[in-house]
This record gives sequence, C-alpha cells and structure tokens, in this order.
Amino acid sequence: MATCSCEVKACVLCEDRLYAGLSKDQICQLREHLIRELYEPREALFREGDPATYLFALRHGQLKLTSSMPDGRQQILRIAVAGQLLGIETFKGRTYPFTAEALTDVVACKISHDDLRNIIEANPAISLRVIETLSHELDQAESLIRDLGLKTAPEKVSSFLLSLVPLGGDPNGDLPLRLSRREIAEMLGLTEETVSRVMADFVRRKLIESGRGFIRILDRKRLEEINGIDVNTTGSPPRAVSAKR
Amino acid sequence: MATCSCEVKACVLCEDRLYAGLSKDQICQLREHLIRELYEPREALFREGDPATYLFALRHGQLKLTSSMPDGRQQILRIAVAGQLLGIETFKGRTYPFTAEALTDVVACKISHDDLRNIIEANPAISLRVIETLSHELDQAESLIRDLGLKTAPEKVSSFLLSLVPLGGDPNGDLPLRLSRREIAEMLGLTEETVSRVMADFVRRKLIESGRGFIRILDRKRLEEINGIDVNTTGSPPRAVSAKR
DNA sequence: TCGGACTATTGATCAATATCAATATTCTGC
DNA sequence: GCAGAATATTGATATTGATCAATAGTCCGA
Repeated sequence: MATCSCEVKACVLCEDRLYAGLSKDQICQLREHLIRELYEPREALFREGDPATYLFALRHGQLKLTSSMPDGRQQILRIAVAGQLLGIETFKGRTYPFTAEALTDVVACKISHDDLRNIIEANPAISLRVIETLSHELDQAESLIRDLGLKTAPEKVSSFLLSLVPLGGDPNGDLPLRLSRREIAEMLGLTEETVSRVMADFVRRKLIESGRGFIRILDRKRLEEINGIDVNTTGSPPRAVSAKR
Repeated sequence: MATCSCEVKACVLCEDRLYAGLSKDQICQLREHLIRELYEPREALFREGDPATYLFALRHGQLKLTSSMPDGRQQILRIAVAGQLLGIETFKGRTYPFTAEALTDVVACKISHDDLRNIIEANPAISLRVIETLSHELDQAESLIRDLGLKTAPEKVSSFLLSLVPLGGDPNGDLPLRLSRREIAEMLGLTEETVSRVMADFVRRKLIESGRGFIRILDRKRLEEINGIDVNTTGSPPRAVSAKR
C-alpha cells in the first residue's frame, strides 16, 4: 500500500477516532482518496451551477454557502465550520446548488462521490459520522427556516447573534465570526440598513457592544427574550414572547 | 430467529433492494427493530419538545413538520412524503425540534436511535440509503431557505406551486397536495390573505386553475418566469428575472 | 335542507422594512 | 499619513405584505 501524506486532524472524514477499528490498509485507502486543499478568504471552492464531482469536508476555517437570483439578490444558506460537509446535497445531483466561498483561510479535504460511496460501503464507522454530521446540518437548516419564516427583524438579529455563541468563545466574550452587515443581512433575509439599525438599537439598549470587527454580547437573557424561541432547537422549552407585527 | 411480520415496501429502511446482500438473519434482525404504525389525518406522530427516542421512516402518506413560536406563529419546515426520514435531526439531540403531523392517512416505521445506530454499523447498504435521503432533505431545506430569504410573495407562491409538480402527477395535471391557504402561508412565511390574493391573481392571468381542493397549472413557463430561479436546485441554469421590490 | 363552523375571498388601512440618498467611518495601498 | 474605496450609519420616503374587517363559499352533521 502506498504511504500516506495526509495529516490526521479534526474533520469528519479525517478524525482519529474514525480510524479505530479500521485496518492499516483501510486507513491508507481512505487517505488516498482525500485531496487536501487550501483556500484564501474570498476564494470559491465551487460555484452554484458548476458540475458537482467532489464532496468537501471542511477541516479548518469558515465558509459561506450562498445562492443567488439572476438579478443579484443573494441568500446565505449556511455558514460552514470545521467538521462540516458540503456538497453532499449533490450526492445524486448533477450541479452544485450553491456557491461555497471561504471567509477565512480554509483547509478542506475533497473526495469524489464515487470514492465516498465506496468508502461508506466499506466503513460503517465513517458512514455513522457522516450521518451525524448531516443530521446536524439539517437541524441547522431547519432552524434558519424558522428564523426566516416567522421572525421580525429584531428577532432575526438576536437569533443570529445567539447562534454564534456556540461556535466558540465564552458566552460573554467576543463572537468568533466576522461577517459584514451585508452578509448578516444576506443570511437573515434583511437589508444592510435594517441590520445596522437593529444593531444600533441593541447597542443603545446595552444588549451588545459592537466595535470595529467585533461584537460582544452584554445581556444574553434579554436577547433571548427578544428572540422568542430558543436558539438551540434541541434544547430547553420556549420562553417569552413578542408578536410578529 | 423470529419470524417477520413487517411488510416490505417502498421506504428508506424497508425497500427491497436494501435487502440485497444481506443475509436472511440480518434482514430479520432489521425488521425486528422496525415498529410499523398507522396515523390518521391531523394526528401527530410527535410534538416539538417531546423527548426524542425514535426516528421515523415515512412509508405511505404525507406529513407536515412544523415549528411554533410561543405566541402561536407557526412555520412549516417541510412536507415529508413517502420514503423520507424524520427525527434524524435528533440523532444526537434530546428533544424533537418540530411537530410531525399527518396530512393524510399515514404508515410509518419507527426505530430507536440506538437500534438504528447498530443497524447502520452493521449494514453499509442501509447507511448509504440513509445518507442519500438525508442529503436530499438538506437540499430541499436549503431550497426553502432561498425562497423564504429572497423571494417576493408571487415568487414564493409560484415556487411553491412548481415544487409540487415532481411530487406526482403529470406536469399539467392536478397537483397532488391538498394544503389549505393557511398551510401554504405557513410554509412560505406569508399570511392566508396574501396567498389568496396572489393565487386569485394567478387565476386571473390564466397561469393556474383553482377549484375546491385542487390546483392545476396552466402555464408552467410563465410561472417559472415569475419564480425567477429554478425549482429543482440541482438542475438547469437560471432563467428570467424580477426584482424583490 | 337547514344551520353552524370552518375556509376562502376581497377590501381598506397600517406598519415593518425596503429603497433612495447623504454622510461618516474604517480599511488599504502607496 | 493620505487618498480612494469599501463599509457602516443615519435619515426621509415608498412599498410590500400584514392586519382588521366584512362577506361569500364550502363542508358536515342533525
């Protein structure tokens, strides 16, 4: 068997514990199919409509997945973080349904659908991890559907801010994601200006602090009240209320 | 090994071809863990916030998955059709993040997370089918995010109508789904009245026909133009345009 | 076949948020 | 440190779709 140059680090397809139970040959076989790639901020891994051949596992950094209307309106479907998969939507599809663009420096492993299929068939432990990852992503997506479908602008922004907390950093520390106002707007189905106004209002009410390139949550409890329902969908019961209009 | 009473029919966990390659014992083992259940229209399989123990595979009928805000605002996250899984979002979660309610008479198989885990680990063919199903559901969810985030009311309704076509029936026949105006509104993040107005307008413009309990598409092409982008996300390239406001 | 309840349609008005526009701030390359 | 560009803030106004309300159609049981 060929030697392996692929590093073993945290990512759904690469994580150490996945190798438990696999033979040395199997491990090498898996590593052989993974192609490790680097991307710079603003660089696209692939674009909406491109023929879909590879699936990507994000090993380091953050991505935004976006879809556009022909007139330029753009929607962020998801922010992907290390450990997540992208492009698996096309497991049976022909073209990528979204553009994947690096927000930070990014390390990703790519693997062809065919290879993935073979590996899954041979390695139940890996397929279990893939299923766990996918189900979490589906949960996230449904959470965004909730936000987009039935929340007001302040509720959306508060939901967005709270959803960033688990992405890293202590609850009262700086949030670990640097999106522009425009990008936040594109995620929440709002305009830049509305996001700016809502955030200004939150600052005025001392719910958050916001300087150049950072946001800090000052009053998590009141943000949660504004949000209306819990951010972590699989969690504690609902809280306080505010009507849509 | 115990005898099997579970019927073998179309559903992700039950489908015939899954059994190809499995030993008789394995097949029996799988069937043993599946619990077949029947539901009537309006009956709930489970409710948002219930402790999540089972995963469901929908074998026959249609379901709506909804999430509510404490003040009663409700969002339909997804319409599930035969072959789809539900509750897998909670593979690692503790409570169901949505309510699953039958729209028609429903047959579903349920299986505990633990059993599913064991079966997946033992049967790569099944995990492959689960992954395919999940990735399709993720694709659907992202498509709804697009609709909710960047479309106008007429665009949303046209997208909704077009998305029903592949669910069955020929392109110019009656649509196979009977949702009330209220339910369509809850799916698209609109109100009953707005849906009604848009549909009335579509009828006036001879794009659709709509009688008691049925909708028929008369002019697919113009509906697609209104929709702006394609319904089938993994499909042909974009078409004509209309701006959001 | 009637009566009540639910669902859909239609109209008038309102309000949240988009749009348009101007200014301020921050970032970048030189 | 400066000039230009990009990003963010703030204000004035417009517009989509919500809300409130009344009417009409449909379904269902008695």
